[in-house]
Amino acid sequence: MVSDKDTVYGIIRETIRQIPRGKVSTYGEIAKFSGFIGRARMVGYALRNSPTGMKLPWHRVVNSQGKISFRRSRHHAMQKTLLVKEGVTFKGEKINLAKHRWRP
DNA sequence: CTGGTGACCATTA
DNA sequence: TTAATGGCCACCA
Repeated sequence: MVSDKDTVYGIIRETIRQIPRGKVSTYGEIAKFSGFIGRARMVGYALRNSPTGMKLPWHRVVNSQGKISFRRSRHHAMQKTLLVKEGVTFKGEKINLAKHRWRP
């Protein structure tokens, strides 16, 4: 069955799916582009609930500071690796958002 | 219902 | 630069 919330998460995932290779976006921006201003946390929640089979470019979503939102974990290391492999440049722990920020 | 938690954010100190 | 704070809201005990 399909509820309104499923739709909300679906829209968020659709937006994330549009992020091209080598580009990144932030939780707040994704929420905004999806029509949910101020609901950045919902983006994180939607991703957390998305199984790997969803094949979303989850690694292209970082926080507003250009940093990875995971604390020490495999995900943190993997995300950075995947991004670097796509050509995203890091300045220490931060991504150069001015250069890689994506907009729809 | 209440309170705690969280892949967040902007502001303030 | 890091921390604390208040705001946001779905989910869970």
